[in-house]
Amino acid sequence: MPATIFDVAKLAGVSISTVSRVLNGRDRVHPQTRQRVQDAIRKLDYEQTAPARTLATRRSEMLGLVIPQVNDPFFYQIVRGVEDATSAAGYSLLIASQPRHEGIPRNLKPFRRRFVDGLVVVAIDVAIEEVQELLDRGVPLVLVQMTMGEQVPAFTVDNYGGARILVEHLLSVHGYRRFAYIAGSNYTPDNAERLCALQNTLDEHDLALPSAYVVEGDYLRGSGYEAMQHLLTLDERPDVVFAANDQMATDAMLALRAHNVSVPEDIAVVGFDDVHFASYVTPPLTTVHQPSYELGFQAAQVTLQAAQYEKPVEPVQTVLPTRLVVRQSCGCA
Amino acid sequence: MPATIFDVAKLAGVSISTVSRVLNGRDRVHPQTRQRVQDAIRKLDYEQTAPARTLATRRSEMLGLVIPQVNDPFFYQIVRGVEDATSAAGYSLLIASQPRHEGIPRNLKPFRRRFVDGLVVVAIDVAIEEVQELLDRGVPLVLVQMTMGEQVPAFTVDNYGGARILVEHLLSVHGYRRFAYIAGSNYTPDNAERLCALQNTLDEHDLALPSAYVVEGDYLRGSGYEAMQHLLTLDERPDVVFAANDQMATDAMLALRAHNVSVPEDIAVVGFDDVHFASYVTPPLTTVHQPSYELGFQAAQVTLQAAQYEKPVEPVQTVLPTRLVVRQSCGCA
DNA sequence: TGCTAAGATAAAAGCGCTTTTACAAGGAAA
DNA sequence: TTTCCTTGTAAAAGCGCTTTTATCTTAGCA
Repeated sequence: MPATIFDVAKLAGVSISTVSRVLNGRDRVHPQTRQRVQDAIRKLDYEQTAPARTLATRRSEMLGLVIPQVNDPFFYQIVRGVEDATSAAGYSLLIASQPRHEGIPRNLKPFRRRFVDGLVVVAIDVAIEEVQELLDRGVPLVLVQMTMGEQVPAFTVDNYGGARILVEHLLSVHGYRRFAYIAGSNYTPDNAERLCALQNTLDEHDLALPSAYVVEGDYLRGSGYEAMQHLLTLDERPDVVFAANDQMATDAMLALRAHNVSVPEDIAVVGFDDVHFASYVTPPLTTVHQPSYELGFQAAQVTLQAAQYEKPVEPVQTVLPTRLVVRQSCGCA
Repeated sequence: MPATIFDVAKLAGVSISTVSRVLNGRDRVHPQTRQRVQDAIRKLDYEQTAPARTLATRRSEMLGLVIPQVNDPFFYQIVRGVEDATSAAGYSLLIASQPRHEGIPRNLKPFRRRFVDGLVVVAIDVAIEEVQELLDRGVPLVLVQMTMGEQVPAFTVDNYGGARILVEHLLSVHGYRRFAYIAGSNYTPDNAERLCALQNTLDEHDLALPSAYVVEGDYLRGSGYEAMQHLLTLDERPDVVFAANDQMATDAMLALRAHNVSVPEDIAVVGFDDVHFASYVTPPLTTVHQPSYELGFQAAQVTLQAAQYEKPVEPVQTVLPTRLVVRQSCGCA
């Protein structure tokens, strides 16, 4: 049986409220009394019971994290960032993902029931009403890799700008004219922004993006291969293939090798994300770096800061910069 | 203000103990009474407050996870497995990693204070006394990727067998004679087992493993490159390099390419882990597959089952099989 | 010497739930 | 009709803590 605050109080010869005051440093306690209490705590190896404390204070020292159960190194980096910020602040991280039901938004009740002090919501389908309710109740909440209007604080990445610089590079340095795009899942805004950047940039250069050159993928392993195979059946092959993420780009490269098409000589390939293995494939993949770790780290940090000062999070829309990473799959030496 | 059990009781015209009985389904309740209570619950959108329940029952419906804060795809797979098993069981996952201090074992107090119903400890430095104390207290606890004697349940992977089959393949199919080994961190048993398998198998074939051919690495990005560079300075170059994990193996391949040494013609390279990108490098990496997702999934499942039936975990040492994955970096077509 | 204010601590209420104990009502057996 | 179970429900204690309110000292001052 672990010691309780009563045991400490008895051993120190004080009341439990004094022990509590010593523990929380809220009120003044006579130095000698404080010492006696601290000795007793040490002697009994006493530790506060978290749920009792939470029940009384409504604070749990836990940060909630909602994240899709996707096998994606990108998400893993976000989780790492969140985790590092959380443990640095002395908080614990709570992940309560319910199994996903098609079309039904996830609910955040498990987090409310547990009184998380803040919540980081990553790229996931949640009801805006519920998010709003939490914010109204003063629970710090930050979105990552998604937005819900100006009122909800969000951290995203400059997909548009990154894709644009990438395409500009392909146009101005390499002079490619026939672009193909392997799309990610349709439902994500990231994909839409990247595609939009591609289209606008081509427009500005009076180049078209025929719809036959936009092939559907799903971001996951395998879909890039199929998409590439489809592109190879077209009468006129593209000069360059822009895949919405690195996974699909590398799968596309696999498909090209299988068909003895060389990269980048015959067809160049570029991706997006700059995942860990992008520099290990042959040729090394030209891509756009997303600061995924920082995304998680900063989002968690902001949330925790708000939690610690007991204020709501400022509804700021933060867009982290992306960065072009030129390797060789685009045609550069 | 969310509704409490009192509000429900008042609305249904019963006492709170009846509401509790309906909620927990423990005792018999008259069907009509039950219905009234359930209606009230629905009408008030009532939900139990987790810490109050935990305080009264000593159960939190949370599974604790201790895992090194390392950027390693292998650990990511374990986390995924743990997460899937946890959410499938309706539990939440709690990660409470204190910042690591050199040489000081992590303590598990944050998990105890929060009354986690079970604990999965992955490849990390914890004090055996603390583990033992939790087990004695009846908290289900399972080790992953580490062991602490027969009394502590553990899930590991057959490092020895996997490495052995790999080496046998290199000997019998390819006839390599000069083996080099790029070691992982010295402190991990995985590394020791893999090295041991290499040595024993070579012994059996009357081949030596000169200590100059065993180079120190640290499992992480970069160290394989340096190790390989060092091996290339030796008078007699090895036929084949066995790296203790895929990360170092692929880095070694990078080093070889930088020195215009071709893989596998001049020097073959093999790894261990079968991480996601092993099949994407050129040539695709021959390696040993570790069931890392299953490792996490099964460990969590066993822990949660014990938690749900309120029994301690059987102290079983489970060794999951590894599997040779032959690709082309070993010299196979 | 008596009064007041400040400082230190104790007492008690409350956080929301579970669970044991007690009790009332109704039906079956004697 | 009385007695004894059974069934269903209420009352109350307890889980371990925080925090408000009350109380008691003691020092400072007139």
